[in-house]
Amino acid sequence: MSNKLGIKELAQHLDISIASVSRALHNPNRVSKDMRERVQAAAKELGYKQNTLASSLRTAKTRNIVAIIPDLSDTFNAGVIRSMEDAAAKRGYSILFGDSQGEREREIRYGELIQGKRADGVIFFSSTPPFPEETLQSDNFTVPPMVNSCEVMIDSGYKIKGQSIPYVTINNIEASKEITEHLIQQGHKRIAVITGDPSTPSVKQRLQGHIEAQQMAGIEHSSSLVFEGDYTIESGQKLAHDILKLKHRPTAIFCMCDESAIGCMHTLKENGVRVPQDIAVAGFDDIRFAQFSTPTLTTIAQPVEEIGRRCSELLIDIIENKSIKEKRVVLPHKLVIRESTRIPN
Amino acid sequence: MSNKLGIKELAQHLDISIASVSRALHNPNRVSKDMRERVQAAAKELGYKQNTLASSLRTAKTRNIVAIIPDLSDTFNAGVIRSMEDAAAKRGYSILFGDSQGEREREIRYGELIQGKRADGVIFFSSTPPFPEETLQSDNFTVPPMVNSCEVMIDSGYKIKGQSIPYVTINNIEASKEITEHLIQQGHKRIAVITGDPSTPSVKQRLQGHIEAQQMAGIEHSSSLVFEGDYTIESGQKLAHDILKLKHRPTAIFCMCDESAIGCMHTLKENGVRVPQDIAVAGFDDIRFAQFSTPTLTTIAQPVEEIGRRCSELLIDIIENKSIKEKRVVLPHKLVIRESTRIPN
DNA sequence: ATATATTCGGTAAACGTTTTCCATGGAATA
DNA sequence: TATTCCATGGAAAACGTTTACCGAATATAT
Repeated sequence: MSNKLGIKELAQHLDISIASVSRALHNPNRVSKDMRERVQAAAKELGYKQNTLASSLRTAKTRNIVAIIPDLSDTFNAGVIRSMEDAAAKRGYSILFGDSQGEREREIRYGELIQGKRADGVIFFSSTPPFPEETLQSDNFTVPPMVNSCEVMIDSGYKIKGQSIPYVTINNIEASKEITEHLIQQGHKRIAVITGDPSTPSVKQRLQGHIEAQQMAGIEHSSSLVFEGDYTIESGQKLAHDILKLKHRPTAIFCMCDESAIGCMHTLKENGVRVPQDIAVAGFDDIRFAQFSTPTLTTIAQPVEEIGRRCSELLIDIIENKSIKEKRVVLPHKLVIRESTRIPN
Repeated sequence: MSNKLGIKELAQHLDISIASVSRALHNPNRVSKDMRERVQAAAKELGYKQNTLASSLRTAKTRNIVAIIPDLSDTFNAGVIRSMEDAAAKRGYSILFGDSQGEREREIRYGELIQGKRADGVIFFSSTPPFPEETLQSDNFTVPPMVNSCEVMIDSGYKIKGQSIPYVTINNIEASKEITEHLIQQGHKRIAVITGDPSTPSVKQRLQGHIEAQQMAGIEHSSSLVFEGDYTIESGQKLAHDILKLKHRPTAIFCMCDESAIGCMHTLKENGVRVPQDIAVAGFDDIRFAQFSTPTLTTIAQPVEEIGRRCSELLIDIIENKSIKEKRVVLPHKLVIRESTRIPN
C-alpha cells in the first residue's frame, strides 16, 4: 500500500484516461456530471494530491508570491507581513516569506525563486530588486511582476530598462517633517537625530524632512547632531551614550525608528535623565511596544495593515494583468503624540 | 530579443546536445574541460536560468523547506526564525516561511507545499501537523520529513501511524517550575498566573510546572488565580485589570509570555501599583524588549538561536537520510532575574 | 601489436501534469 | 430522413529538465 498515487494511477483505478481525471478535477464542466462525481469521490477517497510542480511547469503559473524582508523579526515589518498574507490569501495566493537579513546574497537567493519559476511575483523591502546587476542588464532578462515597498526612491522610482517599478510607501519626508515640527512646537531648538543606514532611501528621506522642518522654523541644522545608527535597540542605546557625552546637550532626540527610541530612552533613564522633562524622545513606526514603553512614545504611525494589503493587491493585479489604476501608492501616515515629548504640567 | 531561454536554446546556440549542457552545469566532471568551460561561459553570457520547477520535477528534490509559524510578528518566534534560516542556508536550503495566524486552514494551505512537492520538509510550531485529519489517516499518506517545535507534547510526542515526530523544544515544565520557585523564594505565597490558550501544550506544561513548584513549597494552588489570556500584550493588560479587582490581591503575577507581562506591568503602573514592590511580575521567553521595559523583566530565556538552528539541522538530516542521533531535542533554558521581581533594598 | 578500460557526448525516456486535437454518438434542427 | 451541432472522452504533445544507456574515441595495460 501507500504507493505512488498520481493522476495516472487514479485514472487506471477508474479505468478512464488521465485527461478525464485532470478535467474532472480542475475543469469540471468540461466533463459529464457522472464522471465528475466519480472522479472527485475517488480522488478524495484515495487521497490524491496534485503534484503542483508538474502543474506549474505545464501552466506556467504558481499562485505563489515571494516577499523578501530584510528582517522578519523587526516589529514593524512583522505588522506589514500579516496583512500582506491575508490579502494574498483572499485572492488565492500563498506568500513565501524570505528573511534576507539585509544581505544582498540572500535577497538574490530568494529572488531566484522567481527566475526558477517557483513564484509568479516578488515583493521586496529593500531599495534594489533581488537580482544581480548582471542579470538586470542582460538582454534576456524580462522584468517579472514586482512591487517595491518601505525602501523606495519616491522621486524617481527604481527603473529597469526604462520600466519603473511599482511601489507602496508612505511619504517619509513629510512624516519626518511633521514630527520634527512637533518637537519644534514643543520649544526644542536643539534636536539630535539617530538614523539608520544613511544609504537607504528611508533614512535619506527622513533626514531631508527633518532638515527642512528646521529650516522652515529658522533653526540652523547642525550635522554634529546627526548620529548614525542602524535601526536597532542597541544602536539607540549606544548613541544615547554618545549624545549624553556632548558638552552642549540637545533637548530632544528624534530616533528614526521606535526600536532605537526604546533603546535610547532606556539609556537616558539609566543615567538619570528624565524623559521628556530633560530630553524629549520621538520615534518612528509606532510598533506595538511604543505605547507600552515608559514613558509612552511619540512617533509616526505607518499604516502597516494597509501597506501590506496594497502590496499584495498591486502585485497580484500585475501578475494577472488587471488594469492598474495606481502603480505608485503613497499612503497616509499619522503623527501620534504621547508622553515622551509632552511635558506634563 | 529576450525570447525564451532554456537549456534547449542554449544547446542549440552551442550546437551540442541538451544533455551536455545539463551535465556541464550540474555535473561538471562528467564532461570535458573544454565543454564545461564553453557551456558555463555561454550560460553566464546569455543569462541562462535553470527552471527549477522542471528540475525538481525530474529529481524529486527541491532544496526548499517550509516553516509554518503561528505568528511571524511575534517577537519570540521572530528570534527563532533567523537562526533557522541561517542554518538552512549553510546546508544549501531555502526556508519559506508561512504565517498561519493560528488558523488551521492556513496551516494546511502551507502544508500543501509539501504534498504538492514544492518543499522537501516542514517545520511546524503548532501542536498538530499541517495536514487534514483525513489525510493523516489515509492509507496512501506517507509521512514527509517534519520537525515539530515550540508546541510539543514531550511525553508522548505526536504520532502518525505509530511514527513519532521529531521535535525541538525546551522543558516548559521545568522552566515554569524554576521561575515559580524564584517567586516563592522572594517570599510570594499568592501568585496569579496569566496563561495563553490553555489547550496548547506549552500552556499545559507551564501550568503544570507552576503548580508543582507551589505544591513542593507547600503552597496551595488556587485555580481562581489562573487567568486565561492569549499570549498578547492586550490580554496582559486586560487580565491585569481583572487581577486588580480581586479582593485579596496576589503579590506576584507570572505571565506565561513576555508580551503579556509587558501589558500587565503597564496596567499595574497606570493604576499606581508599583512593580515589584507592590506586585512582582515575571514573564517567559526573554524577548528583546524584556530588558528594556521599566522595570526590566524577570523571565525565562529560551535558547532561540539554538532552537531555530536545531530545527533546520534535524529536518535536513531527515531529508537527506543522515543517521540521526537525536530525534527528540530538549534544549536548556535559563532563568533571568531582573528588576520586576527583585525588591530593591 | 592487441585487448581492455576509461572518457565523453548523444539519444531518448522519464518526471506528472494540462490541453489541443480528434473521434464518437446522440440530440437538435431542417 | 438527412444534416448539423454539441457534449464527452481519449490519444498524444508539450512544459524543461535529468539521467540511463550506448557507442565512439581515446588512453592504458599486456
